[in-house]
Amino acid sequence: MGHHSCCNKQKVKRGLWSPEEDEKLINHITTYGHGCWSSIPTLAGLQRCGKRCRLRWINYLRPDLKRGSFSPQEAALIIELHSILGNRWAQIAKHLPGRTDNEVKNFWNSSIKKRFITHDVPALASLVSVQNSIPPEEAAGFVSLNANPNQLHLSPSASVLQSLVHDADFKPNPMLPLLSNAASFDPSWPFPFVAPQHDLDHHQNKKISRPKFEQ
DNA sequence: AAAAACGCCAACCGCCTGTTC
DNA sequence: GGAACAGGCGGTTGGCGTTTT
Repeated sequence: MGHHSCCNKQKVKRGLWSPEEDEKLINHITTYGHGCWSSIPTLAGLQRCGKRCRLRWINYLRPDLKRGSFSPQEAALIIELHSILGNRWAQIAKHLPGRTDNEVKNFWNSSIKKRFITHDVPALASLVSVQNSIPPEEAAGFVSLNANPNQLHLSPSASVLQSLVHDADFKPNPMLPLLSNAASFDPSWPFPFVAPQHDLDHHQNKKISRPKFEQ
């Protein structure tokens, strides 16, 4: 489908938002709510497409955003959730009040991913120990190389698994073989962890945005 | 001091899903 | 049923500040 119609109609401004544009958007949404995003540019007097207005509000202007750097607890939670959910940033962000999917994604790509790539077990174990109030040496047991020597994985803790069980939208990521480790971590874990082969094959061909699961 | 390399993060792109007609 | 549209999401890019050489 490509570009949205709203992005093509009138000439839309691109690039960084000016303080004046931010003010217009904040004033409009705090007064009237966002309603239909595609109508916001006209109503608020902005030369941006509705989609960009939505993104600007969600990622930057929303009053409940936390901002600032991630705490060790938040970092550990992100690592654990990522071990279960994979790159589902919006799902991960739901468990981090005041954080956006974009923030979580940027944090992962800039700070955490390289620790996995360099197999920095001590740094990762330290985050896990903070999150779960367990000694670092115990936490190190949950950070391990799996069958693929090029990948470092983290077994999710029971507390994180429990919180996901109660999340109505939760679907385990079938692309992550480490989920099989979760069964030994938490024997009560109810979901199947091994993905059907056709899902894995499909994933290797190219990206699939939201894999479908059966429970 | 200047240039190059690096890192962060806001913003954009393109695809998917859900809804409406 | 299917076309058109809007919202939502993940991957990627580019600008800019910081650090290193």
